[in-house]
Order: sequence, then structure tokens, then C-alpha cells
Amino acid sequence: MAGAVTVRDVARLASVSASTVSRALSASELVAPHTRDRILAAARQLGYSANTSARSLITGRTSNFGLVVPDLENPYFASVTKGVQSRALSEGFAVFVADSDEDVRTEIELARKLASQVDGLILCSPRMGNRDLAAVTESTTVVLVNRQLPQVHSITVDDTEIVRQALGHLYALGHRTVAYAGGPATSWSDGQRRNGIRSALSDLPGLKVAEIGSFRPVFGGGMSAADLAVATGATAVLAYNDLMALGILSRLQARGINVPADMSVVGIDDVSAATLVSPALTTVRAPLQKVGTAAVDALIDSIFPDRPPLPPETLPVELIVRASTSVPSRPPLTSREEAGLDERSSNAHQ
Amino acid sequence: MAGAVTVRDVARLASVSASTVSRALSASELVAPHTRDRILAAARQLGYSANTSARSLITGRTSNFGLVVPDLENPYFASVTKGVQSRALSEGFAVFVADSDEDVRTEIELARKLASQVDGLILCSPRMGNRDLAAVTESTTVVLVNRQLPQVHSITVDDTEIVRQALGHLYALGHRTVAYAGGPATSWSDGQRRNGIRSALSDLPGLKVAEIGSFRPVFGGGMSAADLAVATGATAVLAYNDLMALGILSRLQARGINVPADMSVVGIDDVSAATLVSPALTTVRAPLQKVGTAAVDALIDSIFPDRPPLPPETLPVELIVRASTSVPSRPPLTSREEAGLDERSSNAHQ
DNA sequence: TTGTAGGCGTTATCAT
DNA sequence: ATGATAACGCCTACAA
Repeated sequence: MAGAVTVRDVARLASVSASTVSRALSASELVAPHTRDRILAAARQLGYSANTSARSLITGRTSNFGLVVPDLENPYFASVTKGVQSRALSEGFAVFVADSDEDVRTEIELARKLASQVDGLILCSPRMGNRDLAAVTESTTVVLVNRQLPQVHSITVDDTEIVRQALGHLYALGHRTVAYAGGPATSWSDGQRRNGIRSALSDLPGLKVAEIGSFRPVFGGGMSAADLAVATGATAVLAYNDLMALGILSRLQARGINVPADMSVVGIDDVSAATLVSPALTTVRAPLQKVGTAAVDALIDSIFPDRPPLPPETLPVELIVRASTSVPSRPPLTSREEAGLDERSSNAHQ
Repeated sequence: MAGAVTVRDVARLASVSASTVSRALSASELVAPHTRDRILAAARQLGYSANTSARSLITGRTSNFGLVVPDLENPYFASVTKGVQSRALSEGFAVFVADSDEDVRTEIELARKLASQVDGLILCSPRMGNRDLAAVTESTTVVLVNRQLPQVHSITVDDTEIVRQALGHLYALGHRTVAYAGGPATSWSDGQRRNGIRSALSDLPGLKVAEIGSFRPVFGGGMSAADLAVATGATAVLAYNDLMALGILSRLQARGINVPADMSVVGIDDVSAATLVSPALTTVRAPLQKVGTAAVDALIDSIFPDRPPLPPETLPVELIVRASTSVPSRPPLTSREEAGLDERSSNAHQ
């Protein structure tokens, strides 16, 4: 049994009333220093700690946050979670963490369930529709990560810039046909990146980007994407994230396709595994933990409206060049450029 | 604002009393089917959901669990967390997750803070002393992961068997001097593994194990350990976990030491990154998510004493042979066997 | 089967 | 500066 000791016990021991005990523990300057000390001593002696249920019942606040992520085993979300964690704890909040397993139904259910017992909710890369998202927004304060919605505070990385840097790098090396292995179709970030591709194309004359489809944002998804990328005749492939890029690397090696000589590979995020493989993965680094801490800051600012609200935040990114990219030293492995793949003529406007 | 709608609102709409509403939502068979339907309809219409603070104030239960892990970015703990998550949610519990950042003080503080607002606490690889641990155990129901303490339910992997399989594998390949790169000195598992080494030695005549010290259980710790391992003259190294093994692999390659020709490397856990590197890492697989689900099951069983309590559980492990181990085809890189390193003569009893 | 009444532990309001 | 009292929303005897 945890807190069998209540304010009344402390009050009795300190020979004061329950209200005074309560004050001494919160607005401590409203109580005489002498009695305050006596109360604190009594509380410590009895091992008193306030019952959070009773407190939040009357205050209407829980000092808890909720965090919903698609997959804790994805190192991207693990890092964001860690960032959320550390900042929330240092600000006095505990964090419910929920893993939706990339499933929209689960995600909605978790968000709803948590909303009722937190002061605010961080939804990380939510896949649910705008309608469901709006419903959650009605029920509690929400901060979105990797997604934007009018009127809702959000933390995003600069997806346009990610694509610009990745494609710019490959273009500078001499690549002119690049495959894009996309993430989940319901991912807002993926949409942003596809937009980013279109806008980057106008700065990179002669570049062709073949969008080869949507894949699960994990290692296995990358393995599926690899063969399609090869079939487009591309000399390089940009993946939705590092995990997919690692899967692509693995599949290419299994097929005896040399990276980077035959095919360059670029990932996104710079998760720690990116440096473990050989060749090491060229990637665009996103500030993972910082995404989490920024989300907590935004949440706290939304909850306490006295401070001026922060503007939506878009965090900077950084290209990290490693060994998985080089000049396209050999001709494309295939020239099936007319194949029935989803090769949108992305350079139509040139 | 979330739950502005209370039982009384639902009661009014359904033309019944508040208590009937309460009953309809919990012990639904105590209320007439007809009124029950009316109440449920009213509740749904108003979007009612019970205030968890008020409920737990009176019931004394929160339907929340707490989980404390040393490092969420460590894929081992990420997987355990995911397992805890999924099982807890399917049993109707939400989970507070806290990351101690491998720090004992933080860990103690987190455990104490969470203990007051949960029905049970899962402490994963806790580093705190037995005394502090016992204190936490007093304040709430606890299940330990990767540690044992009398009277406290615990889930562990079979550390003795891990070591036996790893050393047995290396021994069979012909290795006779193996370095052990240990984990944190305060880690219970590390202690178990060192015990396991001693017991394994009696089955493996002629084997020598050099314990080269305690390292941080992450990539960087492995890099530090690598040079010490080489200096012992060992032809193989067993690491406390996969992350360290990957760091060792990386450092050996940087030094131009070939794995497995010059040095075999074995990890523990089989985290997903183990297959990404080349050579792929030989490791002893632990059932990561299952550790988490088993911990939740144990917690639930401890909380509801009506069911027969489960015995402490030790989960099985499995050797996974990959490319990072082979026969010791070349002589040791060094023969400084008398060097001042922490080379306990582990085979003293032979 | 349903309603009434009381209390869980805390904080807020009001009075002293 | 401190104390008495009420109220937060719910559950659970007990009464009807």
C-alpha cells in the first residue's frame, strides 16, 4: 500500500490544519517559516506524498503527458521518445508512451484513451485522417510531430530541405536518374518529400526522379524497394528513411550490386545504425532528440497561455556524406525506362 | 476541455440516477437491460468517459503501470518497452515510461515518483542498490527484469546459458583464450554472466577467459574494449551485449584486424543491427519483446492475488551463428599474456 | 432494480 | 497566517 499517509496525518503531527499543510507544500510563502518547517519535517518523517488522483480531481490538471508513436523499435521514434522523456521529466511531467504498431485504428484508440488522463498529447508521425485528428484536438491539447494541421502546434523537420540536400548531392556527383523509395502513403512527411522532389527538380535541370512506390518504413520495406529501384535504370536511390536505406543496401549486396559503384544510396535521419554498415550510409541528419524536446516545450507553452505562444517550429537538417554515394562510374544496370513502374515524368515542366 | 461531461449529465439525459449510470458502465448485469441500453446510448451521445482521477481516488487503483529503463535508444530496451506496451494496453493498462539515462540517482528518483501513481512498476535492468530497490518494493508492486531479489517477482533471461552457449561455440571452433568485455559493474546480469563464465570453464578444459573490465553497454564502450581484448592475446571476444560487440567490430576493422580471421566476436541479445553489419554478428538471442510481455503478466498476477501466482520466470536463449566467428586460423595478435590487465586466472580450479 | 447518501484526499474559498 | 468548510467526480454500501 502506497500513500496510506494523508494530509490529515501530517496535519495532526504538526499540530496544524489540513489546509495549512496543503499550502506549505505548494504556495510555501503563504505560511509562516516556523510552521512551514515543522510541517515539512512532519511530512518527511511520515514519508508523505500527495495523492495525485485527489489533487488532479480538484485542480483539473494531471501533470502527465501522453506520447503516441508508430513504432518504438524504430530508432527514429526511440530517439524522439527519449527527447520527450527527458524534457518532460525535468519540467515535472510524467509521460505515458503508447506504440500504435503503425496501425491507424490503434493509433486513434490510443490517442483517445490517453487524452482523458493527460494535460497534453504529443502525436508523433500520426497516420490518422484529418477528421480523427481534429477530434483528438478537441479533447486535449495536442502537439503534432512530423505533420501539420491548421491551428495545431507542430514540430517538423524541414522535409523540403531534406530532399533538396539529398538530390543536390546526388546531382552534383553526376546522377541524372534517381529512384525515390517512399514511405507509408498516409505519412504526411512522405507527402512533403514528394512535394520537395517536384520543387527540387526545377533547380536541377535534366534530373529525373522515379517514384517507385510506398513501402513500410523499416528494413524489410527497403529490401522490397531495392529491386524496383534497380529496374528503373536509376544510378542512385533515395529512401524515405535510414532503415529502408539499410534494407536497400542489404538487398543490393545480396544481388551482387556494388554500392556505390553500381548504385548510390541515400537515407534520411542518421540513426546510429547508419554508421555501422559498410559502406556507411550517406544520409540527411534530422535532430532526433531535439524534435522530442521541442515538442514538450511547445506543449507546455500551449497549456500555460500566459507566456507568448511559440510559432510552429521547423528544425534544420544536415547532409552527412558517407561511403554509400559516389559518382555513377558505370552505366545503369538496366535501361527499362519504359517499364510499367510508377515512374512519373517528374521533369515534365522542363 | 476534455471530460466536462460527468455521470450526472448522462444520468439526467437517461432519466436515471448517477449510481445507476455508474453501475451500467461497470457491473452492467446489475441493471435492467432496457435502462442499461438507454444509459449507454446517452453516454455515447454525450461522449462521456469517466474521470480517471475520481475513479482511482475511490477505488484505489489507477489502471496504470510504470516502466523504468536505462536507455530507450538501446534497441534492447526499446524492444522490451514495446513488449510491455502491447501487453499492458491489451490488458487495459496505460504505461508510464521513464528513461534513467543509465544513471542510478535518476533511476531511484523515477521509480519513487512513478510508484505513487501506478498499480505496479516494472524495473528493467535496475542499477540501484538492493536497499533502494527494497524501498521501492515497499511502496508498490514491483516486477524486476534482468535482476533477482528475494520475494520480488522477476523476469530474467538465462544468463548462465547465454555464456555457456557462447563459450561453447567458441571452444568448439578451437578458441582457447577468450576475452570477456563486461557491462556496467552495477548490472546484475553482468554479475550473472561472470558467474556463468566460471561455471562454464569447468566444462571446457583448457579454456582461459580474460575479463578485461567493465564498459558502458553501448557502441562506444565496445570501441574502448576492443584494444584491451586484442592486448590479452585472445583469439575471440565475447561482449556484454550486441551494441558493445558492434563497437568492437568497428574498432577492430579500423585497426585493420580482420574479423573473424584474426579475431572472432560474439554478442548477446540479437538486436536487429546485428544483421546489418558485415561480417554479420554471431550472437545469443534473447526473446526481447517476450521479456516485456512476461513482465506485464507477472505484474498483473501479483496485483490480483486471486489467481495462483506465477513462479519467477527465466526465459530461454538461442545461439545465432553468423559470420563474425570462425576457427582461430592465425596465431594470436599478441602474446602479452602476463600484461597487467584484469586477466583473472579463471581456470584456477583445473 | 434503482435511488440516496457518504466519503475517497486534495485544494480553493471564505472567514477568522 | 491559519482554520473550517465545501467541492472535484466517482463508487459503494444501504435503503427502498
